[in-house]
Amino acid sequence: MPKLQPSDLGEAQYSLWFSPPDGAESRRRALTRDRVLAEALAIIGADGAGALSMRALAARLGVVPGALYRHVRSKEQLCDLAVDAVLAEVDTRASPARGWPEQVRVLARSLRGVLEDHPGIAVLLRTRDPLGPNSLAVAEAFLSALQQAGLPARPTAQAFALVYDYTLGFALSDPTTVNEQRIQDAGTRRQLHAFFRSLPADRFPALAALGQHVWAGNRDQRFSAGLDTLLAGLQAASRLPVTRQPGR
Amino acid sequence: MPKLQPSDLGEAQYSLWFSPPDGAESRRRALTRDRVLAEALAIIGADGAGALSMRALAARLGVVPGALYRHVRSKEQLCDLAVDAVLAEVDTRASPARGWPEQVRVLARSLRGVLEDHPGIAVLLRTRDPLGPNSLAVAEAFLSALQQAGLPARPTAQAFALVYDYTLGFALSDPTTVNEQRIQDAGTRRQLHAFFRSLPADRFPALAALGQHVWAGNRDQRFSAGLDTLLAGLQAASRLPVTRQPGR
DNA sequence: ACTATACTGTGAACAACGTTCACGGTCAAA
DNA sequence: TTTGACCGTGAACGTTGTTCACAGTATAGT
Repeated sequence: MPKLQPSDLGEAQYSLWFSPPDGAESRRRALTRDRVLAEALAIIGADGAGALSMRALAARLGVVPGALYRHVRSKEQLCDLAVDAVLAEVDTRASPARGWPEQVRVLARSLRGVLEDHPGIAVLLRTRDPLGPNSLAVAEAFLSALQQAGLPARPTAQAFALVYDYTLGFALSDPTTVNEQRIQDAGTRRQLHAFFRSLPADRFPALAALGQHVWAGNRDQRFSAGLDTLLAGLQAASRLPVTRQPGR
Repeated sequence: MPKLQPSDLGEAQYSLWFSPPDGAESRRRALTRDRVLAEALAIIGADGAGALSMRALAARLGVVPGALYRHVRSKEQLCDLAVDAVLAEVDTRASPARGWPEQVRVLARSLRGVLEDHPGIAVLLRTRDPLGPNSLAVAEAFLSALQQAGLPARPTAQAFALVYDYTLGFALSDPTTVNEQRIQDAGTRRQLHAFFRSLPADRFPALAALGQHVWAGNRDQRFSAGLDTLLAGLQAASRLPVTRQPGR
């Protein structure tokens, strides 16, 4: 019989407090794919995708790194699962009352909100190809809204890519993306303004005048404004249903 | 006196063959920041930004990894330098004859071409903030073209962000971005089509119908089409110079 | 009720990564 | 000729993702 160590006692008592009842879940497998995924999302949400390492994840789960590979094939797959889990939060219910531009607007806003609630996810979305079920649901929602514009198949698909890429790109340029530096508080903000004011006005006249407006401003309003001009372009195209080759 | 080893002899003779003439350049410092940068760009161009490691770079330069740090402060700085070096290839000369939409078109096309000529650079541009001289020159060119639309300062800056983000996002979704998988040859292409055809038409009707158009098609034409609708939206905005708050 | 089997976490190891640092050797100036 | 600044070497540290034989437990089969 092995000696009972203090840590064993503490562990046994602690785990006895809440876990044992259901029995079927916790007698052995303390680890589940869901628990691994949830903890990975917690890390990404707290410190960005760059802070997600298998070892840190295993430590937070009180487990040795190699154990994770019983539930996840690789870190790549973990990231794919995390992306799809986050995309499940996007509200893809159609709002059939309003017209298609408003539907697209609502969808894009929801997508952006979800992506910025989980910093570091957008960069994964750009890196990997989105083929999970929830990712497909988002694509389906956008496409079915855009279909109502009455455009041919290919322009409709391209319009989706346009809106989707815009939203992703915008979320990706979020200054709070702790991922790789770039966190931009009020201090670095003022520093940036000073930088733009300091550059030679004869070589960079437009930048000196407009630079502070490029990276500044209310992000909500910036997103909506960009989305509106994008939708304006799409609406203009939808009014000329005959697609002439844009000429090269 | 140290023993002369065969490798020493070979080295001496070999380097005597071509390098000595100018003298001032090669007597000792075989390594230069420029040589490091050039080799880094070669690696990125050949195998993507993910394949750029200090050790591989050092090996290609016939040097020990630590030697690189005499010419570059860190890998981060190396990436910044690489990005700026690539952006120097963008043709930022203004073409004053045509109107501003055409100028923006030309600029965006040049930027996309350069980015896709150097796979793996776009992802670095998204990760780091572009403050190098050549990056600033690109921004300046876009802004000075967009200024001719006659919009107020903030919408002009937002229009720049829109066009810039679109171009970056498009280049970023290049299938040949060997960076992290995703290389998409004819085989995986057919596989993708089969995947879209295989998914249940009752749950994903729009995706089943349009999926193959989303990731397919002539990239040049796709880019131009998206850019055109984007510019159409901007032109529409430029015709209503009074900016009413877009409502929230 | 006992055995066999499948499953799962452990511990150690491997290869590769970015980065640092004392040590010499080489060049240019004094 | 001596001094001093520069620069590549070699080795090391700490980190990363991943693999694998091993041992323990829970479940299924008899």
